Amino acid sequence: MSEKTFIETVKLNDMQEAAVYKTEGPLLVLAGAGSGKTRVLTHRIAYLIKDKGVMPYNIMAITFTNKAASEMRERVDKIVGSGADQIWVSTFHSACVRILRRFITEIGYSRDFVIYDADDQKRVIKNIIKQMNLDPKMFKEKGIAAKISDFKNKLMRASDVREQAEFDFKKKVVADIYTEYQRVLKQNNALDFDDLIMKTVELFAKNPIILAYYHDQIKYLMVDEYQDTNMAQFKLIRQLASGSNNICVVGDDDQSIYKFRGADIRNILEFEKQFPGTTVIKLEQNYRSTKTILEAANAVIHNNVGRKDKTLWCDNEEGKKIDVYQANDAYDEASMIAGEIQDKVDNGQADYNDFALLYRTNAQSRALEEKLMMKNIPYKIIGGQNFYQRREIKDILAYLRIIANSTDDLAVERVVNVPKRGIGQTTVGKAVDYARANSMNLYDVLLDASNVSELSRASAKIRSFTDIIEKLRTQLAQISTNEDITLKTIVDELLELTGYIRELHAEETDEAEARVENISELITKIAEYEKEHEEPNLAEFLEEVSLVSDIDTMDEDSSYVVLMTVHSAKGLEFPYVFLCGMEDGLFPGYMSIMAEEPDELEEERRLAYVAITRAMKHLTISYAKQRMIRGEVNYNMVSRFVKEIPRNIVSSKNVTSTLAAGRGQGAYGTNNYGSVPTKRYTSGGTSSYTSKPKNTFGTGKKPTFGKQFTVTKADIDYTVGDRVSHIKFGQGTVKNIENGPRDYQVTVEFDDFGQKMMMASFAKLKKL
DNA sequence: TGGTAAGTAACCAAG
DNA sequence: TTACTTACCA
Repeated sequence: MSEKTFIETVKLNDMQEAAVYKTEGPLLVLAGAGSGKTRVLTHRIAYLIKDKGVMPYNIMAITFTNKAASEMRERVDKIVGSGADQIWVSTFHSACVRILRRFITEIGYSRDFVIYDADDQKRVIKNIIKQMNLDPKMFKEKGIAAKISDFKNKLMRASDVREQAEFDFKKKVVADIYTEYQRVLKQNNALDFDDLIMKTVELFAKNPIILAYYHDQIKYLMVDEYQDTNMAQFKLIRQLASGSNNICVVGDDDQSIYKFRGADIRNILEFEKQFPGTTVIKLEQNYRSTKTILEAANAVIHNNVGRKDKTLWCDNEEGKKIDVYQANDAYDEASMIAGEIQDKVDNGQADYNDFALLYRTNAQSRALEEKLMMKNIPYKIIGGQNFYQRREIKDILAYLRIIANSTDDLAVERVVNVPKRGIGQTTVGKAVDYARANSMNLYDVLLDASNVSELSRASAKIRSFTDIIEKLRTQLAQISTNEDITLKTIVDELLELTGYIRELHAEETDEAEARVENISELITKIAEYEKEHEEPNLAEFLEEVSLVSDIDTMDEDSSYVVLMTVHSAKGLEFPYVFLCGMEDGLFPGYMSIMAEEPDELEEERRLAYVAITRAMKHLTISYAKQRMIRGEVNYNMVSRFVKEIPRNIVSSKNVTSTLAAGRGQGAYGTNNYGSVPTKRYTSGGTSSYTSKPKNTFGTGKKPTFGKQFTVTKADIDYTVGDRVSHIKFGQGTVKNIENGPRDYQVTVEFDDFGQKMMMASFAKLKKL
C-alpha cells in the first residue's frame, strides 16, 4: 500500500482504505451490516484499474444476484469512466454457465445444454419414483430433490453416496434415484442449478489446462457475501484463486442465513486456514442506520454464541425509537402498516419506494397485499413465485425449449397436451415407454407416431402437436436469413398455432386474464432481448431467463413499496422497514424452537439481525395475537427476538381498530412481555398454541393473481364519464383524470366503495 | 379421455 | 386457506 494517488480515498475510512489497497495475496474482509462493503469492492476494482494499471478483463467479481452484479458494474463504471464492461462481474451460476458453454464437451456433455429449475427437477424425480415402483409416501420428490442438492453442494456424486450408504437401505435407494436422475438429465441434455457449480469444479479438476486458461485471465478475484457460499462454491473459488492467489472475500458471519441450502459458515470462519498468509480486515463502522436501530441489532445478535466477536458502531443520529405494535390479527397488522405508509407519503415525508415490508414466510404477503391494494398503495411482491416460474410462462418456454433442443423430453411431456388436444396420460405413457425401450428421444417417437403401433390410434392428435413444432423449427432456422422472422414473430406464431391465448380468454376469469397479461409481458421481454443483442439466439435467451432471480427485477427508480422475505432482503437497505409477524413460532419458526441443536435458533437470530439492519431511518416491528396459518388460528407470543431489544429504545403500541377495540389490554408491555431478558435464552417450551378453525374476521376476498403492480405510465383507454371496473372495488364511473408526474391520477366513483383516487397504472381499470 | 367432486398434504427460507 | 392429487362418471 504505497501510493495513495487515488482520488476517491477521501471518502473511505481507514479500514475501508486498507481493504482497497491490499490488492495482493488473500484478504478476508469481515464487513458488518451497512459498513460499506460494496463501496470497498467497487473502489478496490477502480483502484486496480486506475492506479495499478490492471486490465479490466483481468478482474473477476462474484456476487449472489444479477442485481448486485449489475450494481457493482455501474458503480465501478462511475468511478473509472470506461472499461468497466470488461470486468467479469457475475453470479456464481452465470459464471459457471459461461465456462461450461465453452468447455463442457471435455466432460462429456453437449454445449447447448438447457438448465432445469426446481420444478423440472421435481418432475424428473417424480417420474423416477414412479418408474422404480417406490412408495411415494416414503420417497417424496421434494425431499429427494433436497437430498440430491445437498450431495451436489458437497460435490458428492451418486457413486459416492452409494458407497457411503453401505447397509443403509433408504440411502441406497436415494443413491439409485440420484444415479437415474443424473442419467435422465444427461439424456435430456440438461443441468440443474447445482450441476452448474459441480460440473465446473469437475471440469477444472480434470482439465488443468482449461483451469490454467482462466488463471491466465483472472488475476484478481473478489467474492461478495462469502458467508453464504457452500462447499462446492468454495472449491471453485479455491481453484480459480490458485493461480494468482489474489483472492479477496467479503462477508459477515452474523449474516449467514443460508445454511439450509448448503452454505457452510466454516468457509468464512476458516478462511485464514485455507489461505495461508491471509490479511484480515474488519469493518465495524455502520453508515446505514440510526444509533437506535444499530443498538437493537447488536443487542439481538449478542445472544448468539457461535460468532466472531465484533460490535458495530456508528456516528449517525440517534433516530426515533423502534415502534412495536401488537395487532389483533394479520389484517389489523396489515391495516396498521398500510396506514402508516399512507400517512408518511401524504405528509411528504417519504415516497413509496422508501418502504420495505419484511416477513419470515412468503404466505404472509397475502394480508399485506390485500390491505395495500385497498388503500391504493403501489407495491411489488418479490419472491414467492418468480415470473418465470408461472405456469403459463413455463408452458411457453417449454415450447421454445423444444424448438431449440429436441432432446428435452421433459419440455415435451409438459406441453404435448397443453392446451388440450386429446393426448392423454395413457398415450404419453406409451410414448415414453417406447422411447425408453428404443433409447429414443420422446419427441422423435412422437414424430414417428404413425409408424408406432401403440400410438397409431392417437397419431392424428400427436401430429397436430408435432406439426406446430416442425413449423416453428423451420422458422427458427430461417431467422438469420429472413428478416420478417424474429423470435417475437415465432412466439406470436406459437400462440396462434396452439391457440394458447384463445383458451385463456375462453375461461373468462380474472386469473386467466392475468395469465394473458403475463404472456404479453414475456413477449415484451423477448422483444427487448432481441433489441439488445446483435445476434439474438433462442438458446441464449432461454439461458438468461433461467438465471434470473426475482430480486433482479426490483427497480429502485419505480415508486412502489416492496414486500419480501427477510432472506430476499439481504444486501438491501430501506429508509423505513416494517418487520411483520414477529411471533414465536413464526419468527423464530416453530421448527427452530423445537430443534435440539441451538444452531437452528441461532440462524433464525441471524436472520432477525439481517432484518433489523436493513432499516436506515426507522424500524417498525409488529406481531399479531392471533394468526391464521393453514386454516388454523394460532395464538402466539411476541417473538423472543423482540424481547431481546432493550426496552428503553422501544415504543410499544396497540393497534386499535374496530375489531381490536374492546379486546383489552396493552401491547407487549403487559401480557406477553414478561421481564427484560438479560440471559441468553428465555424460558423454554412452546409459547404458542393452536385452536381449531373458527370464524375468521378476514374479508374472504382474494386479490392475488399472478400479476403484480408496477408503476410505468399506463396507456389508458377510458375518459371521464366512462364506466370502468376495478379488480377489488368492482364497477364505477370515472370522475376525473389528472396527468401527474409519473402517472395518471384517476378518480373513480365506485358503486360499492365510494370515491377513490388511484394511479392508472396501478389500478388497472378496465373500460366496460 | 377429460371434467368435476372429494380428499389431503403443505408453509420455512432460494438459485 | 390453497394447491394439488385421486376417484368416479359422461
